[in-house]
Amino acid sequence: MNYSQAMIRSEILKALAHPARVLIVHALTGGDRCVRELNALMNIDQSNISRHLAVLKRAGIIADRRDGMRVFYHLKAPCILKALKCAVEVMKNDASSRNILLQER
Amino acid sequence: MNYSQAMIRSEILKALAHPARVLIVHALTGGDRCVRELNALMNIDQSNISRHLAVLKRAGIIADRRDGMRVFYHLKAPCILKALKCAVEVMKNDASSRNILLQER
DNA sequence: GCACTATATGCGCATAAGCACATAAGGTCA
DNA sequence: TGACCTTATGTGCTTATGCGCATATAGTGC
Repeated sequence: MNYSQAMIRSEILKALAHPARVLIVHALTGGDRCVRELNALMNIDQSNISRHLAVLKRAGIIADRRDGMRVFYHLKAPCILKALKCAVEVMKNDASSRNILLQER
Repeated sequence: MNYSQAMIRSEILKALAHPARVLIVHALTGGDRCVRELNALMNIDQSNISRHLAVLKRAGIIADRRDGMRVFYHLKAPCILKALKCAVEVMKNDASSRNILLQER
């Protein structure tokens, strides 16, 4: 694998690497959601939700569809769930160092 | 899922979200490697390799083992490969927007 | 047109991440 | 011990991210 391939992969991972975006992706596994619904679901400023959605869209992870005033978002790449599950596995396999990590921030 | 769970997951994803670290993980799928070998493999300053390794170790993705002067690193969580494969799938499913992404930087 | 709802974006600021360079720390072997 | 090899870390700097706030853009319906 060369560096530019690695760059593309890291772009996608980077798009997922934010707690709010993890929450958004998780919420979208339950079906399409519009910005307002996501906003109600988590305690984050609407403008930031929009920005996080833009990041995920830009990475090709989600897509949008307008319906009247609202814009609904849905997952484009179901494999994303595997990536998130992987994170959970790492967490389980490594409870001790994880605690350290949590302590330090 | 709550915010702190999402934070833990995002920490792990963040650890993977850098081209150099993607390359490192990829290299480690071929077996243990010491810092010098990784350094020879990719064209990155040794001090940065060490730092990237520290990030991955801190996230519980890799572990190290000293052998004489050298420190060998190995993958701790094989599921990481699924996360990387996912990135590839997104890339394939979304070649067009990916091109845009590449153009813009 | 106007008022209203929903979503996106511009801007300034604070903080985090990444880098290159120098150097410290840990280990080997003559 | 001293010369050497390998890996980690301190420092200063630049750039990227994320945030809140205000405001723009888009659509609906009176």
